[in-house]
Amino acid sequence: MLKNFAMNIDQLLQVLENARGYPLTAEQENIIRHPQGPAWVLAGPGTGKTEVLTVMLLRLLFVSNDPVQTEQVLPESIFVTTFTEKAARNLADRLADMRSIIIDADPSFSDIDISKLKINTLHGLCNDLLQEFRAPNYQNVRLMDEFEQAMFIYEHMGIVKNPNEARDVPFWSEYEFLFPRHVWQARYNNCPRKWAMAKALVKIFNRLAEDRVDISSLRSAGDQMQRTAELYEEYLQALTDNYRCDFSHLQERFLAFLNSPIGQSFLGGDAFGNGGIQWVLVDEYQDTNRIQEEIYMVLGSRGSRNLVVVGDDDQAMYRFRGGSVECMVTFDKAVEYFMGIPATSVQPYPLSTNFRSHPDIVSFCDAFITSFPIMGDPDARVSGKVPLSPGSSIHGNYPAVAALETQRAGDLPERFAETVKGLIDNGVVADPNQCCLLLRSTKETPQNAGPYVQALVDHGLSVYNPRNKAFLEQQEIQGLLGAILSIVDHDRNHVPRIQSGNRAGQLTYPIVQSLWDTFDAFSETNPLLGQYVNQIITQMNAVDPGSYFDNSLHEIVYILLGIEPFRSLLGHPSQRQRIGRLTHLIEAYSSMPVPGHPGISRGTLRISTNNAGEIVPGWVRQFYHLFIGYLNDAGMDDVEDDEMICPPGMVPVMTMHQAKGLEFPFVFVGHVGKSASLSEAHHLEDLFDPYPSHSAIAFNRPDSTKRAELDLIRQYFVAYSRAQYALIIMGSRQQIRGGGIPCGPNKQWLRRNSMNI
DNA sequence: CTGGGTGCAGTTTTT
DNA sequence: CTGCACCCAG
Repeated sequence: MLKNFAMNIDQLLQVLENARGYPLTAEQENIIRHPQGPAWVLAGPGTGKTEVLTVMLLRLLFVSNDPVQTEQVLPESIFVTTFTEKAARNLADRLADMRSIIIDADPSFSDIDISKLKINTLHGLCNDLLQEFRAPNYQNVRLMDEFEQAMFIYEHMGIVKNPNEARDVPFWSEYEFLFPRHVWQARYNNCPRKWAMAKALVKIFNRLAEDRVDISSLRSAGDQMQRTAELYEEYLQALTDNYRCDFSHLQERFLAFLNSPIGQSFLGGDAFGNGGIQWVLVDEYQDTNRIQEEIYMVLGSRGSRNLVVVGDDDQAMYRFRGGSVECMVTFDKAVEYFMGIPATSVQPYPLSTNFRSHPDIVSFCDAFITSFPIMGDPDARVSGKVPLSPGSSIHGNYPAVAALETQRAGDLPERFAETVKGLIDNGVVADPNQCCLLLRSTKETPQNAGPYVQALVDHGLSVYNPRNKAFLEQQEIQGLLGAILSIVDHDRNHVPRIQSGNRAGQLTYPIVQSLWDTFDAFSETNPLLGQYVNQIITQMNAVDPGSYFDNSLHEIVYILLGIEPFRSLLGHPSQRQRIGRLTHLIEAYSSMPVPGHPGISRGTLRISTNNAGEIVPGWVRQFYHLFIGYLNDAGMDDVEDDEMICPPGMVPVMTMHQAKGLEFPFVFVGHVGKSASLSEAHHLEDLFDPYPSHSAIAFNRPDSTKRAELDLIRQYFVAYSRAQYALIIMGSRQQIRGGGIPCGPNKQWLRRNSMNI
């Protein structure tokens, strides 16, 4: 490849500075000039982490003839992962923008094809590469989402299908923390009910893979750990036999691929005419887990071991889905173990200048995170971390950190809504979308976001709350499900009803009533829909008892989608997206293989021998309990507009998880009365930590009580650090003064560190 | 204004 | 089991 013009790092930085009007900071530039080998970037909130990653990519792609980098790196040799698909798109977009700045400066760079970069979530790249290289353990394999995985376990694990009190109660008791109290019932042989068992096994199996638990030492441990190992192997076998894989084991298969001969040649780049993998960049490394850590270590072990991890151990908030902040904290030790480079030579690169927030907010956040004594415990936080320093142009002598205190917690929503209304009416904020409310949950129930949303509405404000779990409330979803129910159970003979107690006879899943009602309303305005449903029922009546119906469940759904009103609804983007999600779920349910019946899947409909024209009752009951039951308690969120953070004119209500990576001029944080409690993840870590695959780098984690506290501190640190101009922490008198974790390490801490409003 | 005792009500986050 | 309102003593 001939180049008219070679760009060194100085020139690259100059081009970018000219176009954007400001230079990188010294600590950002240090990272860009990282020569080679592992880099451990500790990026505080609002310190330009994505910016640095983007410029780093530009350097790799465009720079040559520089002491730090002699030649350009091929785009296909760079492996970049982010935590979400949205973040990956975001990074790719920024890269494209900056690339055009460079090409404006010198058009000869336009032949560098950045579309060849391997940039996606780790799951996405694992799936793509296993397919591209036709990995033997991933041929014709169906990748299951969480719903399919739970259903697969329900259908294929003997322990779920045939519960046995004597044998299974001791097993489930070991995992008691995975079940809500009410699922333990005498009428299920004192075992949890089936759906709960399947969901528990999902969590156990995923954790075994993601934590790299050593299965043979688990087996040797005897008792229920031995049983766990046996069940796990039964599950792995069922996956193989049925050509299926789940998200956690996708990573395991990818790791096995990397260690295989084809994988090694993919990494080394000699066999396929590409340059192999030369650089690995990982964003949000604090939310990575053990198997991902190992994948990155193997990926980065070729050549100069160019593995750049970027993250903030203080912002880890995904332990519940397997994230181990300890991977970020002990990166240096993992590098030493996997790559043979001394831990002491892995230099941390701090990113500590915060460009987001008012200086008072920056110092508040820094004080908050550092003043808890347990932050100094081993594996809690990277030691010697540089404090955050203010670097934004936001200034002014006003209460940037304020506590909004009421006598009773119930009065907070009203005070909150008044305050927001005041800010808007007085022109302090230009648009309602500059005031963000952050809560632990945005479900619109009385305990959660409900009263806050109501108070805003009462003050004439509209609310943007995309994750309010309202998927099942949507008309098109209810109508389609209602139509399906009207076909598979047209006489409503098999609807599950509560058996005993004062609610005997009522629907087990009350949502079913609205599904019927919506379907009735649909078929009233669209007579063809009712006619079609009746036509199917007539066809079923014509089938010989005991025979199969011509159309499977998902075929029936596809036909329904061709009829009004569904046909027209598919023309609207958000309706289309929702219906797409439902048809995907139906398709997953329908295509689930049935053990012992090769060629038959869940969606195959058979006509009952006893009741002519009806589908076999067992199937219908299973459909209610497995499918409707799942939708009912999965709490499905409505679809979200991907690009839009919050539309103008509306007040955003978000979870702290949703707000990660975002910023808002005014941030209100509620639900500060929560105290730390052990989650499923903490318990599972306690159970499986004694059986590490790599004992030399076993974590020295704080005990689970402390981990729960640390996790809560980090969650609120994320929330507080979203604020640009003002942070308002809302709580009752007792919450603000009482010294629960969200309000600081001790009583009165928040009052001393904020202004009261 | 602070802190502690008592008695009632009610269970989240997600590639 | 635990958060929260309320009450009362200092």
